[in-house]
Amino acid sequence: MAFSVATWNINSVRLRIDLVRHFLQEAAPDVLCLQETKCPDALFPQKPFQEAGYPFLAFAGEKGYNGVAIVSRRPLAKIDRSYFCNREDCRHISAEVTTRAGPLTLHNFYVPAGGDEPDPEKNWKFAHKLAFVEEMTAATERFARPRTILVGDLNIAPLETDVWSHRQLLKVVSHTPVETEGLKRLQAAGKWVDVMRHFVPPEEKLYTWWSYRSPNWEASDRGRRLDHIWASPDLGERALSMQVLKAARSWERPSDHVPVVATFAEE
DNA sequence: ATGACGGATCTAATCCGA
Repeated sequence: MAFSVATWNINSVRLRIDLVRHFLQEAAPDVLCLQETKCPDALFPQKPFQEAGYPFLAFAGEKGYNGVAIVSRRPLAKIDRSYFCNREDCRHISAEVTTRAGPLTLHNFYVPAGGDEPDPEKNWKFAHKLAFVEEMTAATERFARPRTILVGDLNIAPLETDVWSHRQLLKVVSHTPVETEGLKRLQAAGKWVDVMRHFVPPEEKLYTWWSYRSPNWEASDRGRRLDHIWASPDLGERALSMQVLKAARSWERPSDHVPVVATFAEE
């Protein structure tokens, strides 16, 4: 038996609830982690998930911005949230999922985008993003434990092949050296296995996001890998497969991010 | 040629994403 987890920046869970249902039916992951739900908790669409066979829900949202959720067909326990940079802005939620091999901890993150100007002196959003990743690194002991999976929209494309043009994006927020180095420090601090790159060699391009502004996103293919699935070393060894659902970018009124799914051996 | 878009909100124009 295998355990599968998906991550997807949905860019409004209410607007795209039908796309989410379609995805759940098609990919049937055990757990789906959503970011940018843009939905206050009182308005979270619980019923559609229950009807789709995913009755176990954990969500933390706010009006208009941010928001994370864990949607599961297996029971969730120890639902928890963490705050970073002294803000209660719904960028993290975690839960324990029961598997045949015992409980497994899931962390779902939405790292700040960082604004336009990659200068923390001039742009507080960029400073916030760098501080957020630093705080995640400092909190290693809290997050990096055995039987743990960390997923989410980390809003940083760490490798040269995680963007359509390394050279042209060096000064573009999401791929600047100060960001990619920060993310690599975070990964090293937690000994996290980059599950996507476990299956796709670093020489190969790999994206999860294509801008809405490109009129022909597929032909121009100017993507970035902003979404990630990381696993603790013990689980990294048990990774069985990984899939980027690029087709979802062509669905009707799509998110600009596509789902990523990984499966792990359960025993 | 990183915007030619798209979502949410105090429905009109503004903020935000990355």
